[in-house]
Amino acid sequence: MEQTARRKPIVERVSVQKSYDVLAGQLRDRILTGEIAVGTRLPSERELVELSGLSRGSVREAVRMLEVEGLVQSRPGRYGGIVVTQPDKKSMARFVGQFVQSRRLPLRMIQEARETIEPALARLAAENRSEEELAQLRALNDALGDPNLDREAFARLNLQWHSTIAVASRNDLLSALLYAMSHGVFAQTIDDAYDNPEIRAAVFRAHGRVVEAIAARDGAAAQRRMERHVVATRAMGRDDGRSELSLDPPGPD
Amino acid sequence: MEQTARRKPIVERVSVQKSYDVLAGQLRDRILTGEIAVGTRLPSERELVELSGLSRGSVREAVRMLEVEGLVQSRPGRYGGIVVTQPDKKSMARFVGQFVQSRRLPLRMIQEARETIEPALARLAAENRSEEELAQLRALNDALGDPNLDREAFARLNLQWHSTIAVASRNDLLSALLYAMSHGVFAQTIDDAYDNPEIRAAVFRAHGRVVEAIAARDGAAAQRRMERHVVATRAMGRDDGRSELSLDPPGPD
DNA sequence: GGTATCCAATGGTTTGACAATTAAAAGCCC
DNA sequence: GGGCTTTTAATTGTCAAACCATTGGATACC
Repeated sequence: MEQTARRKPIVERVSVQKSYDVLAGQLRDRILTGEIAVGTRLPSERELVELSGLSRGSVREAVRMLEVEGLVQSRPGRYGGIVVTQPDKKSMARFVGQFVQSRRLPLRMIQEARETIEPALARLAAENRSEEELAQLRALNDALGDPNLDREAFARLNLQWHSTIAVASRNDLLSALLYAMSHGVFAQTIDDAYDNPEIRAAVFRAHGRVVEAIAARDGAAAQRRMERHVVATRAMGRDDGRSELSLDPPGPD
Repeated sequence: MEQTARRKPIVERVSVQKSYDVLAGQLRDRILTGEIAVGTRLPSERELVELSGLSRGSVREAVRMLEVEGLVQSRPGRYGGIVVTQPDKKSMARFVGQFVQSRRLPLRMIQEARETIEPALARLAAENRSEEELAQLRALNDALGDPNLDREAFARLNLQWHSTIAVASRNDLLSALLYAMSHGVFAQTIDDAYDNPEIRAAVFRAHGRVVEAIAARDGAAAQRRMERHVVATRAMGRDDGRSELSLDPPGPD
């Protein structure tokens, strides 16, 4: 076999660096390394023009890139400007949603992802939850047991319960991914009718079992029970899994 | 309780739509719905200027946004232009990497995510693999058993094995997420020395057990064994988990 | 003290020009 | 005809200089 077989070619594909790309790269690096802290105001566009030696157009294109990446936010007006931000779970959801939508990934794949991630979050929540979070989970599910809830209130409480588990897991990455599965993917899903008391009762009981395991810090049980819940929920005509999606997130952020 | 308690406010926050944002939104919609097919050439910047009535600068900012989102690619030159693309796993990896890096998420969280996703992929692979993929997995692991491999070759084959499992899972979303965990996150990881024959042998055996389960279409076993493998691999000083990271992807794409 | 107005700094947008890049097409030599 | 060099046209890249729109503090007024 030749030495050159399946080796890196002599030269990488030469790609001319566009000026806006270079500037965006510089700023991105200094933001990601933390050299420029979140909340900091970057120099104004006109100052960046001076500092970089580029034209305003190029500077603006660089800023636009960083803005799409969720690394800065820019607002007009005096005391406006370009401030450094962190990409949040919503931008993650947007991105994942576009990935799924543009590739026409079937719902099955998103369901599988959710059925993978959410039980893992339950396990981690069992291992890491605080007493406050445990109490909150119990309170939320208690509220969920009220048969007089209207449909929207039920869905909101349900979503808050799942969201609390994500927080308690102490894993922001998996939490953000779950959020993306739940929110970023179904743009135009029909808000299908589901208000079956039996289903509600089943959800209530399933949540209760998961909370028990979390209370006992039994990660394996929490994971197992959550998986059964999520899978069952899908089998019941996607009520739980889909009706959440047209809702707003529970709290701020 | 008042009717207005915790309800949506009367007006949403009014945010003035910037012109480039509107144009980007229009194009994004028509790309995501498939109205504009992947591979299609969009009108040139100057044509977009005419069509939209905006200035060239605004048009360029819109295009820049879509480019960052991975929805288009633009190249200069005659027969260049703006062509519609699909966001790929690399752009997913970039985005997730920035999310992790900008938030200073500890390595622990990425590891947990990997230990969640990869076993799930093994389970799905067991359920969905083709005969060819099974053969490929066997061949790759056989090659991995060769004690004369240099370090880089071992790592490359190892990576290909994991990658083949991802393909066999038939879940492009989870596959892309695993890829992001493996590639998007560790920018400046040291290529730590690991060339321990014992570790290699352990990896070889663990892979073998996973492949057996996949051959038997035993999803639960595949998942369990893969989880043990991934966790063990981390415990061994992250050899397996990290040394992959400085490598290139195995094949095209 | 409250209200209305002003004002200055910022991003948003336009216009028009020229440079750089690219790959096909044409020309040229043998 | 075959293999080069050169030309050429369409495209993005870049610059410059204005002016508009937005924002929220500062100021003036009552």
